[in-house]
Amino acid sequence: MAFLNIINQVKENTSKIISEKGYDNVDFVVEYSRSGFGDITCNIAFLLAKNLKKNPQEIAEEFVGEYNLGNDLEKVEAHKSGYLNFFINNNSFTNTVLPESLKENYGNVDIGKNSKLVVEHTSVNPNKALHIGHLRNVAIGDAVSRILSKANYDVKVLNYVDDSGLQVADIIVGFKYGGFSEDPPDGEKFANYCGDTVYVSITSKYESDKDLESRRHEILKELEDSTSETAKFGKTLTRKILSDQLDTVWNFGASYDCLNFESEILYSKLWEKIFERIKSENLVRLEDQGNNAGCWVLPIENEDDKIIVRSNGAATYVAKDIPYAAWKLGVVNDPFNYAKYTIQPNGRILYETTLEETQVPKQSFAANKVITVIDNRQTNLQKIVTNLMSKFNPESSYVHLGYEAVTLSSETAKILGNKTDGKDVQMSGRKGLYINADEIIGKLEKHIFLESKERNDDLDDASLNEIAHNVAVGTIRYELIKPDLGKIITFDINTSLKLEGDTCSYIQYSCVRAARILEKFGNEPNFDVQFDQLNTEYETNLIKQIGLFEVFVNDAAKNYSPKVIAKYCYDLAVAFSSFYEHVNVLKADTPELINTRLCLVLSFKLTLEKALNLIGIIAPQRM
RNA sequence: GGGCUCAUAGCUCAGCUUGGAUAGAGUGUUGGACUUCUAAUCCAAUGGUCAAGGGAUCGAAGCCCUUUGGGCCCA
Repeated sequence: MAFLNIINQVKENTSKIISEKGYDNVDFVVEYSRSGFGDITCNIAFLLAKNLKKNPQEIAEEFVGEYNLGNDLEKVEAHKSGYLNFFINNNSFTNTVLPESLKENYGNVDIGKNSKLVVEHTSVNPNKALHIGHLRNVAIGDAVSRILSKANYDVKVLNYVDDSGLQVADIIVGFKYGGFSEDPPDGEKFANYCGDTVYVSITSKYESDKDLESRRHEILKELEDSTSETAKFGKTLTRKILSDQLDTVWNFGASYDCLNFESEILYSKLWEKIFERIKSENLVRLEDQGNNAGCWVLPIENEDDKIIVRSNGAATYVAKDIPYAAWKLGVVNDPFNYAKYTIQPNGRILYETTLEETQVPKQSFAANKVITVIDNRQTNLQKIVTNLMSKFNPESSYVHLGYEAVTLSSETAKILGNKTDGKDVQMSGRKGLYINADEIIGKLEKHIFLESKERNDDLDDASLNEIAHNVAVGTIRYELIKPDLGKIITFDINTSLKLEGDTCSYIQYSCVRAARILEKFGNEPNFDVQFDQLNTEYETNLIKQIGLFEVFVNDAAKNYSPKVIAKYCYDLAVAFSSFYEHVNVLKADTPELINTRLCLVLSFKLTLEKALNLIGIIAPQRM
């Protein structure tokens, strides 16, 4: 802890001055400054100005007079604008930060106090392969779970598999009545075949073939009975597709703790139990008149009642989400046993829920803090679920982390064979209009492989493949995480191949440069020295960026905002690139200076690697 | 029709949660830097009615209201 400590110290000292002076207790902010205004800034003078009837600068001057700097700060000044600006003591900061940054836990903050937290992400219908839009979900969910772990939450990651919904029914219809072979053409993944061929084809036939449409609803009904042939067939299909989807996700560097199957939630009768409870706690009302007569409705403040169960006894679409939400929050008895699905490529065990007896001890994947990553089209439904969960357990926090869609640029749609009149277009599984996840990763890998080969003719193909993979996955992750969650991402196949400017490869490249300096030197730098010699502006800027890591981890964790880390990685890389161009490390004037600069290079590299890791990106040692 | 959401440089976006300083990046365009620790780089110039209008405030890109345009959800 370095920067946050100093910020907190400034907060305390400022509060102390406020109470000593007998001023009003106001909610002032102390934060790091934008460049050119010291290192830490405080807005206290503005807030007191009105009541004290003085201008802010005068008040700031007063605080300057009273403030006791201590060891960490060099000076404090009252800016003419009214801000109170603090300047860090560079030497003491450097001598603290550089050794700290070597530690494995550098950048850790303790927000979670080791409490349990559940993140659900991915949750793609098991009837198709993943596309670029699904990857946005994975990238966000995976990054958020990594960030919250770093903020000392005990994070469990779930992936919900809706294996008994309409989309699964569709491919069953395709296989049973559409005449499709159960084997994909040679070389095609089963998930791709089901999504691209079976699903697209069958959904286009419903309009003209009403008989087929009624089969679809029969099959949906049959899926609810675990003993039916349809359910067994469905299970075989969805397991195969899920396996393909997981390959894609693992290749993308994400992993989970547990898979939850919708079918098992159905078979477990969890909904019936929850519904009884909802009724007994008077959270729903049986409507006896009006349009909703005979329906069970959930009243929501300032909004229309939401129908939960129709007059014919059928649960609505929203209702399907309720038992799972309640299970995640741990407000119902867990009806499940657990089995090991597999050990994932990164060594993490993946469990699955089951209703059968198993040898695996009972697991717990519930927490009273739950984050569900689902796109914004589901916002209204999620509001209902959230509302109900807050009534079940007012102490809990059930958060829908929503994000906007990934659309395709008109150029890209054109490449895929769709004319759009120059407009961006929503991807559509049913029309087969989307960018397949494996394909875009592969395309980038090929491109990067060649770029890297050109620059490193001594590397073998295996090394180049590894570089290409890490840069390709990083590039996609970075582009999906960098924009605000509320912004639509327009995916363009040509611009996605760009590797210059504010891109992942720029950041990774800075790491490679650092790695190569260290490699050329050959020995570990000695940290048991004073770092006072690191005093060019390039060095102090870089050290400050390294020291800010925990500030941004804190920010990202509190706001569930992975883009904060993406921005930090970029800013850190910029500080290093500038240092690299202007300050020579291996040819510095004295061996002592070479050593201290090497320490800085290593400190940078380790910090950037940790930061990148929070958004699931690996920096290669060469590229 | 109801609800949600987005609009900042030619283009793509930060900044808005918590109002305050000189509105920042990338890209594009123009110019400069490789006998060098990898130029996937760096340095500089260029580029802004912060969608429009109004309101509260000493002070608004940010807060409130209205309008326009795009997107999503519901009907």
